[in-house]
Amino acid sequence: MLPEKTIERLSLYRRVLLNYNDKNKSHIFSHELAALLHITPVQVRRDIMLMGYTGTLKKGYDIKELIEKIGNILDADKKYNAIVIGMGHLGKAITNYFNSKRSKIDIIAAFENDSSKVDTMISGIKTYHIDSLEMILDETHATIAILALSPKEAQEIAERLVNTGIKGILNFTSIPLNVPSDIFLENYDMVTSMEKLAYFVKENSKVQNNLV
Amino acid sequence: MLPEKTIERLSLYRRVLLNYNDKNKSHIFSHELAALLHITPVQVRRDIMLMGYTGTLKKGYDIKELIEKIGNILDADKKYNAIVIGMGHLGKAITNYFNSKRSKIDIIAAFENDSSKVDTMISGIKTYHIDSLEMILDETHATIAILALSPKEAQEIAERLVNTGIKGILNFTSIPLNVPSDIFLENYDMVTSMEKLAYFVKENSKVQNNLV
DNA sequence: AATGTGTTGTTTATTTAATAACAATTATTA
DNA sequence: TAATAATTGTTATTAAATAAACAACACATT
Repeated sequence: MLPEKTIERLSLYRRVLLNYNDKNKSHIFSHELAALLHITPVQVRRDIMLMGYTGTLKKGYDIKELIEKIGNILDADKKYNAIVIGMGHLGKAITNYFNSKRSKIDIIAAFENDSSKVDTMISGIKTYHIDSLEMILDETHATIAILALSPKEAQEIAERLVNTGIKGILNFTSIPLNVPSDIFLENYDMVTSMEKLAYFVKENSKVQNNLV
Repeated sequence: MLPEKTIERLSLYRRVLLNYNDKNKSHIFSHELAALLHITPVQVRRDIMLMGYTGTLKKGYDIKELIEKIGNILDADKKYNAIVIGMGHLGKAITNYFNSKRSKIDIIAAFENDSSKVDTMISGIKTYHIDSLEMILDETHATIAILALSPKEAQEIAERLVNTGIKGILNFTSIPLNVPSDIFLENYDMVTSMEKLAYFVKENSKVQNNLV
């Protein structure tokens, strides 16, 4: 099992390499890839070493092979089915985003409280009433849930998801969730990001004005 | 300047405390606050120590004082003006989200490429054409920009923002941005979060099936 | 009054992540 | 051929974050 930070960077390496449209180049050096991500070449080499791939001294890393190797690490053998709970703007953004690109993760259903949104379609995904959650999960064997609903309901829904066999939760609500330790929980908290940003902008400007 | 991870948790402590509706309790113990966030009491005490606040042995921490103290650390004296670039579902979600709650960070304008969206209003925020970016920034002195547009345009817009004096960027696009080191950049990458989640779900299930 | 319980604040240790250092290798040039 | 330059892979070091350990204290109970 690779370190969490390395996994994050592998995801980025692959994305950047897929967008790397210099058709003349079949290979890339660690310092070139590093420059694209604004990190150090050493970190690139170390990550690549950790995943067991190796480049050549004069040409660097074979881009196609590297992408494939990252896929071997990150991707599951079969596709993962994911669901989205909450079809406000955020839920819609997420659904559009993921289903617009081929990926090993498919969003296969969305859920809503608000009856007026039930049975609408977004990017080919149908929205069901939240009451049907357990039924649809039984049918579809989804393993990942994305929470984009109001914080008030989040904990209750999280418990229902766990009871129905969800293995990972991507939590977009701004409150901490209580789930068993074998469920992988990734928090994605806009408010914290924003407050952190504001803090460091503030501190940074203090430093520049010699106030500290 | 406090550690980044501590700042993130301070933001969470405050949010959780503001939602802590047990009116009978004016104080909270480190283990209680820790339980709400699913972290260790030591970490709570250490964070609180780092910000220079101190509780009492028998009652723990005064909730009101603690919230206020966190505010002293995190919040700026004056409000920060923020702008959103890109008014797709994601931009709308962000705008709604932040302007629905009182906060020290106000979103004051939104920008779009798509002329059909220009001059529409969301949560009291007007959408301008991206061509007016520099003009509006000059008028409003915004310090924070939130990028919720397509990756293709992100780098170019980032450079324009930096040239016009933006101090912090919250980047929701899934590509790395190139900005000077005195600009605080916070990346908020859904794709990485999702791929990381999928990876650990996969690895976790291997462990549970004794495949590793 | 002595003992026990539960808490804080702080120091120390451990773990994780990032950075630096450098030998080994390949091609190029003098 | 010998020296130079550029790169990888890996080990060693430093830094950051988390967790553990524990003295000091306040109150309750015996």
